[in-house]
Amino acid sequence: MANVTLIDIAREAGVCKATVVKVLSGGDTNIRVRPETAERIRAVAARLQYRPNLNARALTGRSMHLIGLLVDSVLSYSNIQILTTVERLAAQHGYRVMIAETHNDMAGLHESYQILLQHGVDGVISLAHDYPGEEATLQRCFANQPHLVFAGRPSFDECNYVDIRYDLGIRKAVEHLLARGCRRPGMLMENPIYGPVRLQEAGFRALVPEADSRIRVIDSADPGDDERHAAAMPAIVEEFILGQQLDAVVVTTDVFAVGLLSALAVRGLRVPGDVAVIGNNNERVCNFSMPRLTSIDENNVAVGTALWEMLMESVEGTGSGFRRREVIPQLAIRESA
Amino acid sequence: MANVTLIDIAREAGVCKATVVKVLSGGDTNIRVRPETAERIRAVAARLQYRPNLNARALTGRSMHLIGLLVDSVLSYSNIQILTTVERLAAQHGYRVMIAETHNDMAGLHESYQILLQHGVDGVISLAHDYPGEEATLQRCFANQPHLVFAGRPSFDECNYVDIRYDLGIRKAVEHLLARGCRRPGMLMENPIYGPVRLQEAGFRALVPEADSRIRVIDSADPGDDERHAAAMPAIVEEFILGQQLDAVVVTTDVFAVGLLSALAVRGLRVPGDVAVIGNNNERVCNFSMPRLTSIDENNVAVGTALWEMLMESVEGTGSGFRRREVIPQLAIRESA
DNA sequence: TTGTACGCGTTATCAC
DNA sequence: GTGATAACGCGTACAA
Repeated sequence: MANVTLIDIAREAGVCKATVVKVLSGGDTNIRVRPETAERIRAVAARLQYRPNLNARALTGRSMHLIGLLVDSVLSYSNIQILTTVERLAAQHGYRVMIAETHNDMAGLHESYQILLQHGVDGVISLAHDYPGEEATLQRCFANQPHLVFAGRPSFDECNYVDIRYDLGIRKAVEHLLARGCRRPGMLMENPIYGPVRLQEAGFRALVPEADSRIRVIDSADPGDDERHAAAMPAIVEEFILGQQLDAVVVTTDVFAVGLLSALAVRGLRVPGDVAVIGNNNERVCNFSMPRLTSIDENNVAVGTALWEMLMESVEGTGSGFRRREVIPQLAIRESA
Repeated sequence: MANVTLIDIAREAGVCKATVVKVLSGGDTNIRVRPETAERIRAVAARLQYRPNLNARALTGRSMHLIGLLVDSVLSYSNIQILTTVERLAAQHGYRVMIAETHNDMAGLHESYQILLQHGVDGVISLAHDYPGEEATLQRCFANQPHLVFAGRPSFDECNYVDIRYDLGIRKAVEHLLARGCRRPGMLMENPIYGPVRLQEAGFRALVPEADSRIRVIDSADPGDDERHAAAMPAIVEEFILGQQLDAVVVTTDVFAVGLLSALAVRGLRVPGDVAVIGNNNERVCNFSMPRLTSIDENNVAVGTALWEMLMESVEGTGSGFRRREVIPQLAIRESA
């Protein structure tokens, strides 16, 4: 059961290592091996189920065909979609993905990044660099890393990143509401300590001048708070929607939007007749709510694809300088708005 | 930018490699290095930001602190929860996770497994071995692998696995319905080509003798079919629920259950008064539907934990023989049943 | 055409 | 206490 090595093959086939290499993995140097010898070597390799040791191979400077992925310990719905997209593309190109989870702080993130490098990854994608108040540390640790790509714009420019325009997603939603004749749209959003939420808020404020009274925050620090949030929906309908006389709401999480639909129905308000509702993420449930939920699709497949492509470009080293791309969310229009 | 190696440290500190190793990574051999020398070496290492090359380290037989995870190209909700749980535990124990996606066939799965081994992983967890009709191949490729753990019972015994009792999950749901006085429970389930669904079906049939007329299959081969499935819900209410005079339904996917709730409301049927509904997966949306959805919680955190612990046991080689554990789903009781 | 020798970075075993 | 030296498995010049 001990791993069969190059030498085992060579001994078994009665040749030396170099010949085996030429037949099995070489390729680049002119392959001048007698066909019958080559065939014999291949037969032995197959019989012994030879598998080259990738760590030894990496030691000689060859690519591991491996990329690293920095993720936060709590994977959001969006990040899961990005992760699966990147993983799929990597697999299609013969790459593996090594995940490094980080523990909610900058130090842990940098440590994880370093460990990925120690493993000899070809490049790294970061989905977990949004640590409010640590922008300076982030820049010090991660600026000028050629084989690193960020999902979401970080606070500095010397890097590769995919700019996810959360602000434009909200803008599209609000514009859609206004075009449908809504006069007083509001927004129900999560705690704006994180970059994406702040961008969403900015997108809303850009179109709604009197935004202060039109925004309500659902503080969902703990992911297990859903029960409490669901219980709070009737109060949100009374105080926020009826209180502010809103005729439309953009909700930054689909499940909250579904909860809002339920509370509106209980209160006897019609959607979209009395109040239009737009969710965010375009999760599966949007098709099954009543009415079916219009939702912002953050286009995470496009994000994942852009991340992968940028990483490959930087790994293959075509051209220099840092790269950036932009992904703009789309509106998946259904019945609720 | 070329990686700084052990030799660089040794040269800079004016000692030889062995001394550096004893100070920086050794630990096991009695540390007989003069304190001032040790301090000097540590200082140089810190200044040069030395990071040992893990591939070279692996070559000498030491653990990579790395585990492999075999996943299917389409990650189910359950598998995502298992993945994140395993990843979290691994990170807590200083391990990394390498993901290998497989392309829906046995050959690809085995190839992915082999590549993980080539990378020198300490062990492998498989979430993707459910290929109907390929049981013999599965056994041939994966039986008697000491450092491999399956999530879900495979078709043979010479392996480590966590037995996820999908059947008992359904049983608990049906028992709950019967205890509440339901007389004619039905089941809305996905295509029973996969093991988990077949187990669910078995669990249902064990309690419901006349199951044939009480089961309806939603064929969700394509994940993008939700729109069609949502549109079919009214017909399911008419033909299946009213047609079979059911007073309760267990639905094997929460989003379908939410769609059913919507269709029942449109038809003027009360939940749980006229028809009780139980979903499956205990997704976030269960808290936000109306009524809030009772759902089977497959206890994926327990599954992930069991997988991790079994893998660590087999890696650390305590005792011999194959291990198995059982995880039983729980019922998360809310309003709909 | 095939074989030899060396380097990759680390660890372990001996001498000193 | 410290310094040579030999593995580990593979790739690659270069020599035969």
